Amino acid sequence: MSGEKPADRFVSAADVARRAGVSRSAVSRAFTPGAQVSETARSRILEAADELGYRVNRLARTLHQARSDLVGIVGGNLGNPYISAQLEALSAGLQSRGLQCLLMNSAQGSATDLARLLDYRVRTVVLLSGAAPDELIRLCTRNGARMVLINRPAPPEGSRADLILADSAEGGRLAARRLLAAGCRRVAVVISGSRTSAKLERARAFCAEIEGAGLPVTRWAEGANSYDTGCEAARALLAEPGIDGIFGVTDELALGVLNTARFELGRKVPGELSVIGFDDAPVSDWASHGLTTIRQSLSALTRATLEAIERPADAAPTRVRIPVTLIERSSVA
Amino acid sequence: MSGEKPADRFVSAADVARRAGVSRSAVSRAFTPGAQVSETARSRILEAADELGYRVNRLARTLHQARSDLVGIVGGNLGNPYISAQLEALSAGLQSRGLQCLLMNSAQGSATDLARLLDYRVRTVVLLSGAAPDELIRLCTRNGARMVLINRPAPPEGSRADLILADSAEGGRLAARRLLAAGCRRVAVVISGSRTSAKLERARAFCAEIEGAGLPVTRWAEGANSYDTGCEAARALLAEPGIDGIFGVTDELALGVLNTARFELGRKVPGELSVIGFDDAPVSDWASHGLTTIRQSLSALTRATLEAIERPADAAPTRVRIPVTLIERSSVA
DNA sequence: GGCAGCACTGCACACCTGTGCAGCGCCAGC
DNA sequence: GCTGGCGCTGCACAGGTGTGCAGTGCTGCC
Repeated sequence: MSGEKPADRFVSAADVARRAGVSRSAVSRAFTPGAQVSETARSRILEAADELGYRVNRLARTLHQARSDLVGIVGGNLGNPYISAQLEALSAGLQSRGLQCLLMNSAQGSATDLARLLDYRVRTVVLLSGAAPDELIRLCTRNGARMVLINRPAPPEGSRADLILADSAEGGRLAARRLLAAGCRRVAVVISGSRTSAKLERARAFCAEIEGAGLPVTRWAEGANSYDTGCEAARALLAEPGIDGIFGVTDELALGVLNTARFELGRKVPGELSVIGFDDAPVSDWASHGLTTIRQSLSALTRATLEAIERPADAAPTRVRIPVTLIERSSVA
Repeated sequence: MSGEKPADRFVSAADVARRAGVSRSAVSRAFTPGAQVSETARSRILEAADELGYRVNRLARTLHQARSDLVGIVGGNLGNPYISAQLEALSAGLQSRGLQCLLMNSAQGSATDLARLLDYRVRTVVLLSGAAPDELIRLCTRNGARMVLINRPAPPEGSRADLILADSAEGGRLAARRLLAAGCRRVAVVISGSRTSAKLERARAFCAEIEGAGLPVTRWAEGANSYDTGCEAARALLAEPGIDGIFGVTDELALGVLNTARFELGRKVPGELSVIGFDDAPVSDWASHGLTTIRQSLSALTRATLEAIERPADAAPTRVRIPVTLIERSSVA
């Protein structure tokens, strides 16, 4: 025993069958719940399997089955505090349902890069962020894979994509009203150059509400969707005095603004400047930030995503709205 | 054209062959670089494949090949700012090398849960955090899968595990010397209840250095490895005056300590209290924190991990040491 | 024209698993 | 003792791909 030389290939059911003195079918049945095997055979097989370190080959099993256990997850910047919290919750949920999570970083990924997920016969593609290229949607439809689109625009008719949408417009309005209530008169919105539809919608509703009150809005729409972009935006927007309220369409952007204003430019927040974000990432609640923000409930969003993933392959596409709420902290007067 | 009804199964090479009027082998060859197909056949096949939305089934291909394209990544708490930065860098690197990333959340995962990675014939298992159960090591060895262990203890002899180790002991010493240099006399270390070997090593070296200088050290070793645990530790340790220096073995812990001390308990940091961390997560450099910390270079660590993954299946295991450096910011006097 | 050589093609098998179906032995009942 | 039934087993095929090998047709050269 324990002549544990590293093997050069995976143990297969045939190896186990040889050792247990049964046919390969018997091994397969021993690992299939509800299949017909005698108790003596089963226990002998399980023992042999354990000794050899055998594990059923899910790839081969998938060949034979209608649907795989793999779920493709596409995320733009996994370093973003909200995205990483989402990924943490989602991966844990998938796992407890016996599903496995195939991760794709779409940061530098082209459309053809994303399509590689289909090479692994994922049952569902979940888009956490980044664009949803038409080509990917077409491929999924052609191959019978479902999609779950989080905070993205509706795909063309006829594709099996479940939509999960936080109420971006309402969030933008809530942010605007809060800044107005704080007495802000010169207001800006920081969008970044990565113009996802959800972010544009937040900004659009925000601007409409502010302009409806007869006030102007300055737009800042350059750079990646990152903390550093928030810092740059703050430097540019606050270069000359005037701006007294800033809405970051993402907590990450808003935190960059907040910190740069407070520590680099010496502005009193919320005394001289009010800052509000969108997401409610865990880090926004840290005492060092106290960022007032629009929450899109992570648990509601995760629950809706998991429900969509569990839906039957041919179920009609659904659309779930996640409500948003204003979370008061200490970055707005 | 565009009768884009959702399919109920994936397109296979046989479908493409039928449409292009060739044998299935020809389709396979058209997608295999260096295989022998006439130019006319190849272009006809590629056209048919494009129309149908065909993608090579990597699962079936893997059946036939010695090694798969899948790399299993095990992460404890993906919400941790350093871990998520690691995952971001690692997934991008894997992707650009044509490898795919199978994610496993080990938060609530038992050993048997982790073993499920092997069901997908991963070529390598990477442990970012969390324990490396003996059972998992044995299974990998038995099945010829390599492992990459980051900041974990050496596995038993005879397994193909590459080790990547930041210099924990040196880091602990650097932290201790820095606190001594700041004039701290009553010092504590916050470890959390999740006692990974690397964290213990950091704490051990820290304590040895402090005690070597003739000073006592208070240890706090409860709770999960999280921001909240850092907060709790600060409340407990600073309940009565005295402690003037705290080492968090993780930036996440140290940030919890730092924020609670500053904002909840009203201590001046670094005036009355010095705080130092370990990792150098991006968030530690934010102006809101300015956490002095021990850096384990993320890029060096990622590079070493990717090199280990690219190694041939039967290469001898290696051991890489990542140097650590003290990063001065503004949380230590 | 005949033959060698070459580029290409398809057959058949391998990879590993799940499962319908037929066959085997055994037991109970008449 | 014979037969029907039952529980178990193994065979053989399917699922989708890569590839060795033999066979095809064509070209070039004598």
